[in-house]
Amino acid sequence: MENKFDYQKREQEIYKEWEENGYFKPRIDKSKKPFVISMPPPNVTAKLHIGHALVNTIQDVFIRYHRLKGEPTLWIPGTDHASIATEVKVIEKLKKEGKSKVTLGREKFLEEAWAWKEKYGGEITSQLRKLGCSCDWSRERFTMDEGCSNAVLEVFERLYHKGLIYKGKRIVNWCPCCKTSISETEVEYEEKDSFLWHIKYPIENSDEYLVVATTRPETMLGDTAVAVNPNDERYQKWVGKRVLLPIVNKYIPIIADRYVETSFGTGVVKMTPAHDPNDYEVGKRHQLEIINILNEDATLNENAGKYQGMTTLEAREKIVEELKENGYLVKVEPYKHNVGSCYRCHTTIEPYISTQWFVKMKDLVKPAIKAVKDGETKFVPKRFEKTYFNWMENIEDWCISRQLWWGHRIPAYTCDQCGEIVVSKQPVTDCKCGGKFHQDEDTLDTWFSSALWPFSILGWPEKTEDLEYFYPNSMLVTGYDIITFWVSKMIFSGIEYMGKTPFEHVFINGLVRDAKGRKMSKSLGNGVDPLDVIAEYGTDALRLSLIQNITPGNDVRYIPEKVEASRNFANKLWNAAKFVNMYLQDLKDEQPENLMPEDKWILTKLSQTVKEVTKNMDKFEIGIAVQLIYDFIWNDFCDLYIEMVKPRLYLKEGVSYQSAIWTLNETLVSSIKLLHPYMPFVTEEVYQNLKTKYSSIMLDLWPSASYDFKSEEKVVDEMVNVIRQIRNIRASSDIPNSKKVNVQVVLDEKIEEIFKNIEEFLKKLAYIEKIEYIDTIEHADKSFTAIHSESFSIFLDFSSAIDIPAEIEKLNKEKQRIIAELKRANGMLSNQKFVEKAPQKLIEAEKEKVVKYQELLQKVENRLKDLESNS
RNA sequence: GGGCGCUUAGCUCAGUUGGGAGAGCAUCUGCCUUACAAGCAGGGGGUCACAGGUUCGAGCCCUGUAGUGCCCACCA
Repeated sequence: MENKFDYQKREQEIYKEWEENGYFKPRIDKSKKPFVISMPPPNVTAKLHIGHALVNTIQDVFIRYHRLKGEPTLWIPGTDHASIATEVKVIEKLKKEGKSKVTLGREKFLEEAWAWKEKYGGEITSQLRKLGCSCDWSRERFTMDEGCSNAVLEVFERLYHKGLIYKGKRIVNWCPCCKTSISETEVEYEEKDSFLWHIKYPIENSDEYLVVATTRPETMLGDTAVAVNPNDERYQKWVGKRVLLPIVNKYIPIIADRYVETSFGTGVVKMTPAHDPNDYEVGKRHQLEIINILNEDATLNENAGKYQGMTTLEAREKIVEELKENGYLVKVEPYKHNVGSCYRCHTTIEPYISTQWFVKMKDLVKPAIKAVKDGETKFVPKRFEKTYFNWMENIEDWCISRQLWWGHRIPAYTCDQCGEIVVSKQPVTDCKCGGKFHQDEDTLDTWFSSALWPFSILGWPEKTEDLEYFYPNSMLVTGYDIITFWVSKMIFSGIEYMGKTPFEHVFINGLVRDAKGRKMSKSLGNGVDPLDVIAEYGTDALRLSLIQNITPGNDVRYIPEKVEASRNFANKLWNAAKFVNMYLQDLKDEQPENLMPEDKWILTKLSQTVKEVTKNMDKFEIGIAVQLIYDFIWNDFCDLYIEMVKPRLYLKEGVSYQSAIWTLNETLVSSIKLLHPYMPFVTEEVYQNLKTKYSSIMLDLWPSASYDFKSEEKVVDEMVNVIRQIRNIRASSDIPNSKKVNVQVVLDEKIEEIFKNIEEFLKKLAYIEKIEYIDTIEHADKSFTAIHSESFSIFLDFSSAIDIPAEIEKLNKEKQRIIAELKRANGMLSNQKFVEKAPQKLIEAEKEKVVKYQELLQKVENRLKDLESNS
């Protein structure tokens, strides 16, 4: 057997085996509650990045854990069409080929987009397989497949007929590059250096003028008023009069509105209802004219007169120049302000008035807020509920139409003669009036379909068996960055259409950052391809490194050394298994009757680990859970237990030998089952190489925690501690392990049997030649080095090798430590308030410590006396 | 402007109802001991950001300060 797990070869073979045997499909049992996760569908825009590796590893860990616990477990995979993101990518690709969206036409463009989806969707599913994700591929879905599309149309129709979808004119965030409106959540704000231009607006029939300050002077072409605060004494007299709009040379009214802040700028604001959301609202209140000055690509339109055709920036320059020449420019001051840009293409967004479709949110959101308040859906960690409430309680209507082709086309049809609008799942063509219906050109926001994901992928609106059994989902795993985008929408949708919130728990994971803590991004070039990591270290190593020591909701840093350490752990396990395997041909089916103390010790530790891991998994503390397993396997099992039983294994026969290999097998099998959710491949390979009843670890069950041998556990723990002290003395006194020593032992009769049964490993691990039992410590050889433990004392014959002055120094240190401990404990006990208020258990513990340390102090002092008299 | 985090060993991070500070990596020392040098044994290294407070007792709870990160809002 090799010294290393051949992950490059075996991981993919094992995965194939699992998939072909149908192990990822739920074993449906109507009497049991299923465990269900709907995978957040990755966008088909590109390959998966390391963040996807984290999210999907976490899901797979929970899925495998619950599957091992015998629950019917389902994880449904899928991908998202990601309308705007994909459309942008396809346009880029076409551009490289010298083609364009417009010349291609809608139909041909969609063919290109579907081809893109096939390519990247396929890459993504292949990557998920490489990550070891045990999702049910027979149920794989896509947000634009037939079923999901049907669900989308159904929802649109229902909401429309309920009066919750309406068409309206609104200022929307317009991306001139993608040529579509984008929702508020898709705008990224960034502080940029700019200027505040102060411009004179002369008052009609007067020599006076008002000064307005603006960051976008070009929008003055669309000004239809200037506004002041009604309480602003400086300007009250002018309200109702008109000012001359420079350049445009027309008169516009001076109005009063509360929106204007007296203290900012000059207290006078130009009103551009077509290009500023606030101005639009003011405009509605005062019935102002709305003049749109922009084309879809953010160049100026015919309303801009001589500036027509320029970009906003070009026009800005020219207009400022013209204002200056004509004496309208009062001053220009540098100014920092936030500029919104499209989160996909980072083009500066322009507020733009247009007709869009909206969903009324207020009523939909109410029960969704309640569901989280009532704990029907719980966020892990809880603090993210605040993000959710904050968003939901201040919700605005949702702009759902996008001027894109890639997506679900809005099922609304308008008659070209009478203008009647019909919303219908089924296409309509002929109007009663004799006219023809035309379908709305727009598609729906990509989140409109993903909002339905937890139930549309189970077959909704059909009443399928899957929907009946697997809804609601048990949990959702996702990043905190899309709580508002997505999680909130799924919750209100689930309640609206299914009558139940879609998941019991929302597990929020952090983002994966680079080693310096920066977000991974294309522009920084610090992204990590999970496939590269897998090729170098293996999937198991990547998975473990991503979740070891993480805590829900906190960011993770990707550090290559961590992956290396994880790979080393996989190797450690592999070699431990290899070692155990050398003896398993002699393993008998029945549990041997006589287990040795160290066997009982490791089995007890194992059971404690099982309990703790289970507890933490159920609390979603996967970082702690996996750390417990890691420590148990490496420290308790490999470094201690295996070393303890080696002498028995070398016997090759007998009761002691049998119980050793039985315990080794039992512990190893349980360990790999515990570890399997985190490192599925190496554990499966190890499992299949053992003498086990089943063909795959995936058909096995989570270990029970039935061992509890308290006495043995305590004595062996003490022994481990003493061995450590002996090794320490050897190391610091330069006594090689090859120089074996004789020892004398004094022990409580209560533990005599246990102690005598662990002689062998004590001898091996502490390099002891001969053990002599004596009755009291007074009879121990005075020249021997003493080590005292709670239930026994050991005296080692280092006489010829030990450096007596050094030994004295050390003992003095030890004495000081004990005195300090006694002082601390006595201090606590003499504190009356402590004795009154502290828990009884703690007080008893402190009292016991005092007794114990007094005994130890006695022993150390005696030893010091002996040494001093000898030197 | 509003909200939410974070600050613990040289580095990356754990620390679960408040009860003697932990891991991995790095570092130092000694080991090719027949599972594993991707390893074994041992060591060093921390005023738990700072200042107050509550408590018998605070890394943990409260208040404030500083640094740092994110989210929301956007006053032209």
